[in-house]
Amino acid sequence: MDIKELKPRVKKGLWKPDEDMILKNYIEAHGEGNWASVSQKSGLMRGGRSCRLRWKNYLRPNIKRGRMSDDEKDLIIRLHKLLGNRWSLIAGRLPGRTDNEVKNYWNTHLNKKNSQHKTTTLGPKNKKKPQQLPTTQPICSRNSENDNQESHGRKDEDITIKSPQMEDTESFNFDIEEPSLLLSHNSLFFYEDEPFMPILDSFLFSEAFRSIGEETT
DNA sequence: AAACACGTCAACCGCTTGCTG
DNA sequence: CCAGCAAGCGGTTGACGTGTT
Repeated sequence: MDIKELKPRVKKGLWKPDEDMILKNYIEAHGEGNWASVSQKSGLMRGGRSCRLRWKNYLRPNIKRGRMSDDEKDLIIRLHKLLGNRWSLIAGRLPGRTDNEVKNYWNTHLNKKNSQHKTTTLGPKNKKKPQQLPTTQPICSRNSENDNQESHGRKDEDITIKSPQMEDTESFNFDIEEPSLLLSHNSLFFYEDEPFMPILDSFLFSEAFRSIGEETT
């Protein structure tokens, strides 16, 4: 007998409005947390992780849906330059937006846009769905010795200076390999030539730095 | 009108981290 | 210190909608 058959069947796929209602009502009544029991006690035939994701990404109050504003686009681009694919950190700076939404938006809109000038030179064959980028690393240089907690499973013990998509971001006039952008002695980086610096507000900048600093300590 | 190609995004999966006993 | 579990994160997949031929 297959052990899987002993497990309660877990429903997958898109959530239906009635399932949303059940989950929302349950969490409003009992609060977040302990997602395994949420899925059981609410009567939803969903896994705990699925419930958590649905709540976090769609049902939670104050979730902002719909098109990204120009400000938000701009912020995503700049934060991505600072933080790399740290979607949760980036989303944390965009009120009402979720990491999943930011990630999707980057992959479908901004990432494509950034590499557009390249694809146009490659001919019509490249009209096909753009390749998902390989796992990308934050562009900051790091000391590998004090960074092993950071990897978050990305098996990136080796220090990555330049993330793959950065090769597609010539439009930003950005080159991490330029010596002045890197502090030689530690994990932080410095944008002397950051073209968007006048726009980047100090709060955001300090917050971004703080995030990186926390990770490297 | 039908078939196909492509774009978008919700959801899942694998993995790591953090907490608890 | 260690094991087990829940939560969180980022990458990837696949369904669906829309545009094009």
